[in-house]
Amino acid sequence: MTRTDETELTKSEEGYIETIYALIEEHGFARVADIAKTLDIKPPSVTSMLKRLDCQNFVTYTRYRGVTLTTKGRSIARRLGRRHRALKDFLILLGVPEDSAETDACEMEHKINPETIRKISKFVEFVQTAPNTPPFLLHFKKYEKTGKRSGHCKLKQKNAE
Amino acid sequence: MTRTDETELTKSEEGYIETIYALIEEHGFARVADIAKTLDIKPPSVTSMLKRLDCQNFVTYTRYRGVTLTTKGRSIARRLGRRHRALKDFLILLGVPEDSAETDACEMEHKINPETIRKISKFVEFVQTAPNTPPFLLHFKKYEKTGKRSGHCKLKQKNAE
DNA sequence: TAACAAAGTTAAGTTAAACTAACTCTGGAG
DNA sequence: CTCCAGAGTTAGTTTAACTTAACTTTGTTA
Repeated sequence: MTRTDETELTKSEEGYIETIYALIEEHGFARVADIAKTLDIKPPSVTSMLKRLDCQNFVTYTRYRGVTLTTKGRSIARRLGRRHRALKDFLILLGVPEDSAETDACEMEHKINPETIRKISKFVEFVQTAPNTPPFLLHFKKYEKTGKRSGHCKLKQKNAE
Repeated sequence: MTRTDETELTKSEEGYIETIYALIEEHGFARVADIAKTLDIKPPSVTSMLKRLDCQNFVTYTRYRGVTLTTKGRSIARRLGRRHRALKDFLILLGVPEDSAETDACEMEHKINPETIRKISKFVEFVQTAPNTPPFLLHFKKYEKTGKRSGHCKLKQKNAE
């Protein structure tokens, strides 16, 4: 149960690992040009990062031939993927449009306390496993649009300011 | 109504502006040493950033004499402050402890879509202006601890998997 | 099978953001 | 007034992450 895995990744390294994982999932391989396009950078940046990730044993990289993830790299990628999905789902839950949710999750997912991520995940799970759309979400959406709060369940509203 | 203000700030510049604002609020002035201590960096880094922020007209900086925020700088600082508070309050709402909420908000607040921030703010407001602690929050906390969902308001729970 | 286009790489340079070591101001005590 | 401790600054490096320009490989096709 010992975490051998006290790995300190930069934001940028995390982005590469996630991208490589996603491309392999989708196409079976990750080409330099595709990584570059996905991350909106130029190919030489990819090459130099691949060398770094290889040195750190996150990927196996051979010049001109390609990249694969190591076991270590794959396990990190999966963890990052869960993190990303938690944040994205959460934002969607609040009504953030899918494409904003995607890019915002990318920005948020780096360096955030794992326990915080866990709480957000849990909240998403709480909502998603509910038998129906929870009333408070509907109430929130109404509040956002109209500014009006729908009283419900006969709560006494006397403590309101 | 024209936004003259298409200002592109780096994450780091934002941090300095926020810190300077907070220190001035608290002490009436912002010393290099205090900025350095707050951001956990060394004084020479502060000096060079102050020059940059002065060039961009966010602060007025005179060697050996001190820094003040310009009108532009102050308005940005206040916007950043609101952003920070929204995120922090939101995390606290989910049950993240105050000090984690503080540091995580710092990480999250940079580069996130303003509309996303606005939605999060609105959600916090929605909860905070409620006449009582909203039931779903209590339910969520229970769910987090026990894994059990408290049925309420006589919802039919038949659609559950 | 030769050659060529596209994919990938190397080399050299840029920018942001930090650092250390060595310097200069500034204001207060004697 | 002088001088000196501590606050602030300059100069010179470092590292991460990117760039452009020029080169090398590879596989495909005529």
